[in-house]
Amino acid sequence: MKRITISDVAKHAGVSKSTVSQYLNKRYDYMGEKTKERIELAIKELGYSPNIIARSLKQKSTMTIGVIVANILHVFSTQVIRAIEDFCNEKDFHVIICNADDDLKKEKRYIEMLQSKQVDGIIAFPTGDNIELYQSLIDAKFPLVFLDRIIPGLEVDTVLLDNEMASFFAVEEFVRKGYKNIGLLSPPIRGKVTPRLERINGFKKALEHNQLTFNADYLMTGEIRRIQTVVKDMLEQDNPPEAILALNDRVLHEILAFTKKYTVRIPDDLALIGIDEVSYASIYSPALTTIQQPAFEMGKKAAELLLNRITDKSYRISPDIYRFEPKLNSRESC
Amino acid sequence: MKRITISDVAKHAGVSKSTVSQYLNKRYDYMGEKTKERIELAIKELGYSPNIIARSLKQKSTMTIGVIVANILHVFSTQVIRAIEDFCNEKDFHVIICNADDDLKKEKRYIEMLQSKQVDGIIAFPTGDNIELYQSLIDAKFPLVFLDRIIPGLEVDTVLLDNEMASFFAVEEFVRKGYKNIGLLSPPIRGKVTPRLERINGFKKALEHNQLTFNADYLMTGEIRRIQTVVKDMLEQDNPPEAILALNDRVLHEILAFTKKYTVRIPDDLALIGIDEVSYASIYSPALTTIQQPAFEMGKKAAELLLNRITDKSYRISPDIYRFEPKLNSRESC
DNA sequence: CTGAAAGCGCTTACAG
DNA sequence: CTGAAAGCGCTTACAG
Repeated sequence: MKRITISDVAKHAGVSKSTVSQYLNKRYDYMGEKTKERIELAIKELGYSPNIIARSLKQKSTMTIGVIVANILHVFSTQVIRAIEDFCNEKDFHVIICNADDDLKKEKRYIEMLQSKQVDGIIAFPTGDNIELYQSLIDAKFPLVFLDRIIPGLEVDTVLLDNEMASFFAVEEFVRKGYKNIGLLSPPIRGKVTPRLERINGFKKALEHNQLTFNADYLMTGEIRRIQTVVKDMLEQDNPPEAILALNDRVLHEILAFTKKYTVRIPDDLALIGIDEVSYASIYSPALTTIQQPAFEMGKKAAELLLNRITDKSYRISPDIYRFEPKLNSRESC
Repeated sequence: MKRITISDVAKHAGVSKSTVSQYLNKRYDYMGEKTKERIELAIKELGYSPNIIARSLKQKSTMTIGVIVANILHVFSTQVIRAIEDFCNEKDFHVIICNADDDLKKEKRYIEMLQSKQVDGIIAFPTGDNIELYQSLIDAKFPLVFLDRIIPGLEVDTVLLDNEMASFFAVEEFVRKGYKNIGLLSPPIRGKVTPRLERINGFKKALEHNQLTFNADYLMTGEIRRIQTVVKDMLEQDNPPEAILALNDRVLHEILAFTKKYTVRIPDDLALIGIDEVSYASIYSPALTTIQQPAFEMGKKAAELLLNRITDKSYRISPDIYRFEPKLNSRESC
């Protein structure tokens, strides 16, 4: 099919392209009633819809943002994206999704591609490895919001969990239930993925705050795919912890795989709390106590901040860090 | 910042815009070595990157596709999207995500917006309510692929599960384990959401095929949020089923919530199979027998079909239905 | 109240 | 081997 353009409409309605354009942009100020009607009719008859690409070229705005997550398969990312999409949809923005897989090359490529595509802004779960690139975006005043991770030294709006508080909530719940020997299991600590560090720091502080001494043997890390053996090591110590905090949903999953295999009873043999809510928390036996991230609120906030920067160029509030409070879902595993 | 354009590069390199454009498009055929180098240098020095929007306007291709799912929060959708994104990324395509929420108005709006944005094609989980709109896309030879649901009468590439086979696999597993009184629990049957119908049909056929008589009391439906009461009704019959097939992951979740609350033992009191793999299947006690959709393969296939239609305009193979085989994950709940 | 003209940043036949 | 010119489909200041 041949696409209908504004010229076709103009011809059909017997007016000029300018007038049609005015109509499309609802600048009716000085437009004659009959002109308006004629254009309206022509649009209907021809089934015209404007080419946004052409408009974008002229207006230098695409009404599109890019969202770069680590991996859309992570539940948290999915929820954040859904919230972003909902917010954007209301404002007639579209969102392009990219999975950077914590790979700096992929992230770089995506950022550059998105810029070439003239997106109006980007929300990213930054890998933390492309500092120079981030800085160049910031220098260019390109609208940018970081999510989940904080990159020290960069002046960017950043939305994240109060990770220390998450650990505090967990430790305090353990203490409330009478546990004193509390362990922590984490994926490997990579320099730039700050939530893990913050949660571990929070864990230590929370112990201290509750007059418990931190025991280095109770803090172990490992790649997800071999973390079951780490659980084993943890529990086969002479004086094993009676409670474990799982640093995220994937660690929790592996611990549960382990406890099932070795029929470790929860919470009698081992009390458990996981950071991140999981879909099966309340149907599991026992129901799992979790620390939930307010993923939707966080996604919404990120979208809001970004669209503010995009639509209000005079938006002079300097970039800030927005910490969200986690929520304790107290159930039966602790 | 002022954006660098092709003119700036041309001026800087002392050549014409055309030549720079040739260079960008790797048409080096007749280009002098020194010209090439000069342009390369100019691009480096100025930090130029082409404006894809301008290119798109001219070339009538945006290297972007739209993906309209029912809801990105559904695990199946997430997996499909991830597969699509991976495939597209390899081919330098981008994907815009839309959540239609099974709402025909939202779906219509998204389709029209995506078209205005000149996406090169659309992959959709069709609501089934916008038949005319779909037909107009097809008539216009607009690249389109449907996923998960089949719309009778439309000539579109459609990728979906062999839903009848999914039910067959479940029934046969039940029979193998000695169960004869088999029930089925489903969300409400809405006309256009075909998987549910097909699974129910498959269920009936599978019973027949195994010389079991279909008992209408063993087939119940209900909205997800009140399906626990339906489970109750089902099990409080005089002669309740000993086994239940959950039509999808959400039904399964509710059944498990019910069995936990009333301490129904699985599989002793009630055997269970769910269609859709769930993240907690193997860590649940008992581990859950599921029928898994090959979500990644399906997403990849959809992307492949769409990009074929987009890039190869002479692609004359007529639209087809691609049915994917489910996979039985035989575990302990049956 | 409406139209002619220029321009957004590219690409692409075509001329030389 | 390279450049001038036209054009993609819009918007917008400006003239009348």
